Amino acid sequence: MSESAIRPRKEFGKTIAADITHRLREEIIACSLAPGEPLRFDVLRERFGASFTTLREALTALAAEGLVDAQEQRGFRVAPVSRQDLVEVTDARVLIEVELIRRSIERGDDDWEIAVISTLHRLKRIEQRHPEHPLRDPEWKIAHRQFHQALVSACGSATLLAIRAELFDRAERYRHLSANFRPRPRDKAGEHQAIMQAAISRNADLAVQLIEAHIRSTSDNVATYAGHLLDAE
Amino acid sequence: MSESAIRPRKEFGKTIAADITHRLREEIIACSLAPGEPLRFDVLRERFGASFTTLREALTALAAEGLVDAQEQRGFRVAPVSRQDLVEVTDARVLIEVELIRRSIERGDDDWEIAVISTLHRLKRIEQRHPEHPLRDPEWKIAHRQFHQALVSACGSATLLAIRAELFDRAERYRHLSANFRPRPRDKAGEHQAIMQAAISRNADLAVQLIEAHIRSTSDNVATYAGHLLDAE
DNA sequence: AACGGTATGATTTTCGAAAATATGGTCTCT
DNA sequence: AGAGACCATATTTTCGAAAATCATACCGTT
Repeated sequence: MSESAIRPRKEFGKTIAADITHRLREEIIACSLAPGEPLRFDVLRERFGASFTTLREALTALAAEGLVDAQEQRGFRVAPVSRQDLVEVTDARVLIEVELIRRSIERGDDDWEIAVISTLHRLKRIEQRHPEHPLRDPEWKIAHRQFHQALVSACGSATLLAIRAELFDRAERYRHLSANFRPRPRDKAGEHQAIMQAAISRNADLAVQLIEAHIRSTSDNVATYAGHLLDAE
Repeated sequence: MSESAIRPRKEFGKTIAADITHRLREEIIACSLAPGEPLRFDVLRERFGASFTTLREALTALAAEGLVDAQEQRGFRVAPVSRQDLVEVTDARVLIEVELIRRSIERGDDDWEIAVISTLHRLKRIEQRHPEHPLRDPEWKIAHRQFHQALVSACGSATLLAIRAELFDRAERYRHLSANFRPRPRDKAGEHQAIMQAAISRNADLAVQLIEAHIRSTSDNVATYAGHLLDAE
């Protein structure tokens, strides 16, 4: 399997291209490169200090992930956002995440339980220390990602995990998009706690129900608070 | 090579990189580039008549699709095959294809019905003309792909269709792997006919059941007739 | 013989120049 | 004015040389 090829996320500094891919992905997800924004080589070259071809390789990889839009002979741009795309990403996430939660609850061993519990614990600690808006805190972002990753980590399918990871990234971009307009975060801490408990007590039906609600309510929130951005494209 | 010089420059897509990506994908799926085989630039350069960086871009794209394995600093190779990977691809295909069939049956309009019927008709015509082993006939391959594509085309999610297409490609490589060892093709024609009828008559439960059986029996066939190749890795 | 270091050749990775293509403006003709 | 042709500029895409890295064989020491 080529898992490491699909997500070179953690491996810094091996090749420049992989590093640039990683940094570009982060900036696109965080919307510091705005949706639809053209990605011109002169600009990228200055910003990332790499040559044409290296940048091109990174952009090609991100295009395959759906974060970049390649317009042949007319360069690249950050993938645009839309209500339709948000709906598709949300639906696909529910379909896959629900299945993976079931499999993880079915197959998870002691190490899986420990991973779920400890990643949630870290997430809650960070939320206690920084009670302000969490999505702007990179530490919270990482912990949040790791908790959800831990939940499905025992599913046994690297293939589906890779697909899930791509969809998670695309969804996180939408969360960032709405973060600046949302008045106050809803009680995610309680939701995460409930999901953890359902998973650990092997209550698959409940866990599935909670995860689906979690994903859909996040998506609804985005549509509510960033709706004006989704139509403007 | 003289062939690449004669070949029109824009067979698929306008850029050379996109063209190479396409040709490489075809060769990997058809196993004319064997699983696990190292992809050295000297060889590829001669074979495809493109430069290092163009080839690199193509290989990076295919790595994101799971057909190529990128080993940082040590080049690329065709993604290896294994029983585990076959199981994962099969499971993921069932999960997604079943959902997409349901949605297509729910939402498909007249054009969808026409597409399903006509792609199946073409497939059957080809099978009549060439009664020998179909997987070696590129015409059959294309028609087969288009029939299955038509079945899910009305699902309404470009996101899920893209994921489905990747999984279909990965599965087709396994089918090719076993094609040389399978004594005689089973009656796929009948299966396709039944699936079409279930879909057109909007019998979602039946269509889903037939599709799942279709996918799994193909996978079982591969495991049976190409098992020795899967363990050898 | 076993081990570790190192020189050497093979291969990948990166770079900026050069070619190919798109974009935008100007001119001409109807 | 509007449409089309044409040129100049901006931008992307491709190329092969050069740098970086890996694999291997060799050598000396223990």
